[in-house]
Amino acid sequence: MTSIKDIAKRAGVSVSTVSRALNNYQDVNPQTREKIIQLARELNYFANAAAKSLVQKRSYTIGVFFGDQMNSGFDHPFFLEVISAVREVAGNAGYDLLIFTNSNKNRATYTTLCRERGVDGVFLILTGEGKKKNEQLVELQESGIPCVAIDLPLEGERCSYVESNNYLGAKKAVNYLLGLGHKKIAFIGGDEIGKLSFDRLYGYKAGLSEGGIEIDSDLVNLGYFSEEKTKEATKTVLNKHKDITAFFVASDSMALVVIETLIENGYRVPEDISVIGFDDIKEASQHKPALTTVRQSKYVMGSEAIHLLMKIIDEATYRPYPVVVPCELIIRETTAPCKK
Amino acid sequence: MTSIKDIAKRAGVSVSTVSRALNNYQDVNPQTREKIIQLARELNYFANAAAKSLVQKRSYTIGVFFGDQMNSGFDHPFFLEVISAVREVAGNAGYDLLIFTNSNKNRATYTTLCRERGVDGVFLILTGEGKKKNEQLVELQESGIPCVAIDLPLEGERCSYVESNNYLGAKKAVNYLLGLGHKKIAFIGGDEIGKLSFDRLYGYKAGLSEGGIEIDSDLVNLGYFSEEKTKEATKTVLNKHKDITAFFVASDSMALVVIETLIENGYRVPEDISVIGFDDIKEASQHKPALTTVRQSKYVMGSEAIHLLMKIIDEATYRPYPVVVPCELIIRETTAPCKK
DNA sequence: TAAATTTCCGAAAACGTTTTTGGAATCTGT
DNA sequence: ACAGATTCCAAAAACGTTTTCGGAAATTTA
Repeated sequence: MTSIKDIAKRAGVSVSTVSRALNNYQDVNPQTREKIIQLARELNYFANAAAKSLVQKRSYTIGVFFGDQMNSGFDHPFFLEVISAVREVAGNAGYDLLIFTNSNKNRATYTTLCRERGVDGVFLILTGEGKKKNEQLVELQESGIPCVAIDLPLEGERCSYVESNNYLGAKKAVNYLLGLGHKKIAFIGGDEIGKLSFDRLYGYKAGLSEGGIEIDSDLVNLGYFSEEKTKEATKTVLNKHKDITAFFVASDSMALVVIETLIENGYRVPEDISVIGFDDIKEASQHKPALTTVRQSKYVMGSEAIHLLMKIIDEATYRPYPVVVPCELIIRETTAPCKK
Repeated sequence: MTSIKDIAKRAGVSVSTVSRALNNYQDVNPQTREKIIQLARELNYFANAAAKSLVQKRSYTIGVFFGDQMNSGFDHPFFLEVISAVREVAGNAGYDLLIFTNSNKNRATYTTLCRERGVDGVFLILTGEGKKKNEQLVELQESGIPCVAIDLPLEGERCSYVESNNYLGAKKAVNYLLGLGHKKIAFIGGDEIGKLSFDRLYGYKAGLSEGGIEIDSDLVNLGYFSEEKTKEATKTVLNKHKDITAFFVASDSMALVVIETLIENGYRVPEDISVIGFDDIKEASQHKPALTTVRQSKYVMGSEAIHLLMKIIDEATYRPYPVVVPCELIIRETTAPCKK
């Protein structure tokens, strides 16, 4: 490994001059600089990031936590697309991404892990269980480490989050169903702990209310983003309400299960019952019939999140606020006018 | 940030003693050690990774390159599952993952990027264009940096790769088709540059030969893993050979396109024509009808790859060899006995 | 031409660790 | 009680940078 010393020796100057030359300081003779740059190229020199970060206290690295604390894997519903955006824009700004593996050997917290690695900021994209606000999250929030989360209401001096407009998205779905003439609309929600689940439920209720429909709490059931629970919830609704004509489901993956269950029970989609999902995952458009759904702009979310994070990193005085990304209703084949 | 110095001061010992105490050296008095550990806990101390890696020349970080050089994104067909395995086993061994963003600002190569960040090893999972062996790959291969790739035949002192047994997998598919009585079996391949594509083609040919069927090069077409090209290739076959009864396709995503095209042209799957894919991506099982395919064990591939990499890192004398993971034929609904 | 200014560069400290070396203190055996 | 062995620890160098400070040389100004 060729170091700054090697260059200094060859160029006949001091290491400090080499450093200044390579970092575009102004107080260095153009010819000297040229010689040094030339030498650096020849010797295939690249600065040692560890040494740099040691003195600068800047690593040009963004830490990423995802999945839950149990290290269960890359199972966020749209982890891929979000992280892809993050990677792209962070990359253009000169950052690399450090994926924490949560090695369970040492029981370090988010905060200590970040400090240990010296990341400039941290990006959180957690699933289910991770979303319970726990001490670790609070610690991180108060640590002063710049941090941005997806779908997880973090707020602090240097903390913020990005989410979809789940409330309005849900309302759009319900409005559309109402416009098709549906009156008995069941809701299969997520869980009781996530803000996201709450907002979608709230949007559902608001949509119905504004449409002049009374809310029947029997029509609201939770699927917990799990296949079995969703199936169960669907059956519960079906048994109690033979006259149901539409389902609004809080995630596409659950919506697909709902459709499956419906078909197993002899219903046709959308002829007998309409179904709307949420997320617009890949499978939604590939499914037969293609799923009508509320699309989350995953790329936009990722991009907004990382821009936000970089702003927090760069501007010491910036006081961040949450970013709410609009949703779009994507009409496909699982919705039809109500016949009853 | 509390450093080793703070602890030393408080404990009334030297920094070297603190370091030795914390790193389980034997020549330190049990009581001293206890006091130091206690203090470290109280002060919430964690070692600065940069400083550590500077002196140790070990970062406990594994670099990850994925996508092509154009920074096109996380588009490897099963990036997620492989990287999930990598993360899990690397995490248990104490490594974090550094995702290189290929910031195109500086035109650094794989090798310099790795040296700069001081990663202990590097993991490559590239798509299409990245697979052309280029100078960067050669440089990396010869750099002495431990490195393991997926589906990319890297070989060197400290380099290796993991792949599926594409040859045998393809043969299994053809054998199965032959067993169902099919004699006219078309092949939609990938491209001309990947070893993977070559092996699958070779397996197809071997399968036919062993079954006593003459190979008709008209039946072999490439889809280049693209929707349009695949559609085109399918139509070409269909036009020339009205009597075709089965397609073996080199990837699931292409197989799905083939099926779509078949249906558009009035064929039924599997009643008129059987189709077998390759990969077993998520959509394969969810498709109606569910796709018969050759499954690649993605988790196993990732796990084997990272184990291999860690072995190369740890054992200076270890001369690595490629790991070939078996494929499994998953019989679903797109294959049926030949009626002709 | 002397003084003032500017241009350019080197020395050295600092970042937070690990690791080598040597030595003081204690312990062991005789 | 003395030599030798053992136990424990401190000092210091090293890793590869950046950055501050000051100063010599060159240039400008008066």
